[in-house]
Amino acid sequence: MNDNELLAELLLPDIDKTPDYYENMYPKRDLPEGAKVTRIAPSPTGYLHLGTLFTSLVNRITATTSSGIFFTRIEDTDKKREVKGGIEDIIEGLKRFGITIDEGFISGDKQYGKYGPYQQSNRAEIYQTYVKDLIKRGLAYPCFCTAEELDEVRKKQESEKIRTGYHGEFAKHRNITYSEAKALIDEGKPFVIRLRSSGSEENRITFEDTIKGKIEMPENDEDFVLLKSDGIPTYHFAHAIDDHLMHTTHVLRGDEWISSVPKHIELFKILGFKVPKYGHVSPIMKLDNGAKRKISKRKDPEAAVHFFAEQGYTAQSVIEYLMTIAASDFEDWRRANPTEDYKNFKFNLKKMSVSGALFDENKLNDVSKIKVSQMSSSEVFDSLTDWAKEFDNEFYNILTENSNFTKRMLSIDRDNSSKPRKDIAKWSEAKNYFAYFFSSLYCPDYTLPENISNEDAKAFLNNYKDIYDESDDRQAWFDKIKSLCPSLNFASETKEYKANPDMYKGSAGDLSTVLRIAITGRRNTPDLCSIMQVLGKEECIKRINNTVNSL
RNA sequence: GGCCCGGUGGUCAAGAGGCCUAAGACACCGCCCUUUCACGGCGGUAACACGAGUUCGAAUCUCGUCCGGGUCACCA
Repeated sequence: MNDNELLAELLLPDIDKTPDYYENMYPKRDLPEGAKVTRIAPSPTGYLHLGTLFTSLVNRITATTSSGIFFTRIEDTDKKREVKGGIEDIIEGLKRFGITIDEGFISGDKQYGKYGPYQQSNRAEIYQTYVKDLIKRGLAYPCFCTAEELDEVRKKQESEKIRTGYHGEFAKHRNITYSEAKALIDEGKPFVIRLRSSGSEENRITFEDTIKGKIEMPENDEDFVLLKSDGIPTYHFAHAIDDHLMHTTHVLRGDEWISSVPKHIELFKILGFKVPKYGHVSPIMKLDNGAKRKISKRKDPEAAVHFFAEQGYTAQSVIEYLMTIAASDFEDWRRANPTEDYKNFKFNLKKMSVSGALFDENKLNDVSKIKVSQMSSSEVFDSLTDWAKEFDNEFYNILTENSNFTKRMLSIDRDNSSKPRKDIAKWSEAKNYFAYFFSSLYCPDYTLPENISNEDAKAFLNNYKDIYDESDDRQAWFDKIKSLCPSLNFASETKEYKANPDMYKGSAGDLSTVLRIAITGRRNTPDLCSIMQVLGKEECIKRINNTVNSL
């Protein structure tokens, strides 16, 4: 055995397999030509983040449009930052948003697929096998520097304005010999395994980012850490090994990774792996005191996907909005295909924005209103009550006390309507929006429009309640309002009123407003005729009387 | 600070040297339609960061400046 082989045995004595073993174990995928294999590799350090959802969506739809595979892999190599229930929150979150998972973690504790395990903490032996091989080949070595030593070096570099990092002359253990290493290990000194980089700052590498285009950077020359002192790999190394063994074709990830690409490329090269295609997606930003910045888990409630559920945005609405950010041509497609599943959209990474989009609540609301307006009343009922059950129990009880009534309420201007209302963006708005349907929530405002006197309103209401007939259709209903116009000197036709505004006190429209105020306590509601039918004659008359008494 | 990436209306964006007097969407404003609200229709306000070059011609190519973002860990 030569020194490198001796060193490898010394450092990783328990590893008895070789890379070939794993190469054979995870053969090439049997997929049609052009199929893209993508993945999301979250670390369970918190809750599902908007950015993770966004990246997942991009990965998912890239796989879908190419008849490929989208899998999940848990990057739990940082045990210190791990959060309990983190895996579950992320996976279940993705599922709730309709991001289907072909392979990997398909629930908080279940994984599926032939390329596993899909959790890095269970792959230690695989990583170590490859590291051992690298050591034998003289491409990796142990480093015994302590955190303090490293810190000192960095400070020195900073004060001397030298590029920081473990490279060149600063790579203290780069040329460590077998016997030196053995002595240190015999002393019980902890160590990490570093790459013996053969790169140089002077050399440039270029790669074609599938989203950002051509990118040129200095080659990596840092002897970065492959294996931490606990034997677990760093992200960089795990990425190379896993995405090779799992045959990922497209690594689509947040663009904070761009600066690490030279490291990754070097790794793939020395390991003899084919470099995957990289695509770096820009972060979703937020305006903070006039400055654009990446949406932050800590500061921004909308960073956690949970926020949207709480607000009562449907999963579909959020996805739809994300799609408008992800693909500049999505909205055009949507206009041409208003009801088609977004999954049928021909997604193209090239159409992604290279700079980060500001999160736009207005746009989300608009997109969401359209989605909600396309739902049937029973879909709305289910979604709304599901939401209320979780986030507003009082409202849930009100809604479900008489489901039939609630469903009839929800179908106004909706089912069979040629022009459904675009009025609700999120369920948290619904309580106030529908308040006048429920006596416990009803809180009327009887303020009349300026051009109508209390006397006229009372006279109209008193006459109207005698002729109101629940069975009238919309035309008959309105004709009755019109029939009361002449005696009060209101124009029964809007056109007539507009032509001679001085001759009348107002129009039939104004009297309708009076009725609307009497029935709903507000001036802005859906079709009044339907509302009155849902409320029932008795309730309507009662409300009219109450109004007359309080005017 | 080094290294990357970016900069078209308030926001998202189209735009690949002449089709740009710069599209579309959201938001905002006005008008029309209308029993209210909405929907819909029509219209409006509003942008190529700045400066040099290259060119007959630049939002588009080059350079510089400025501004914004990302990254420089035994975190991902």
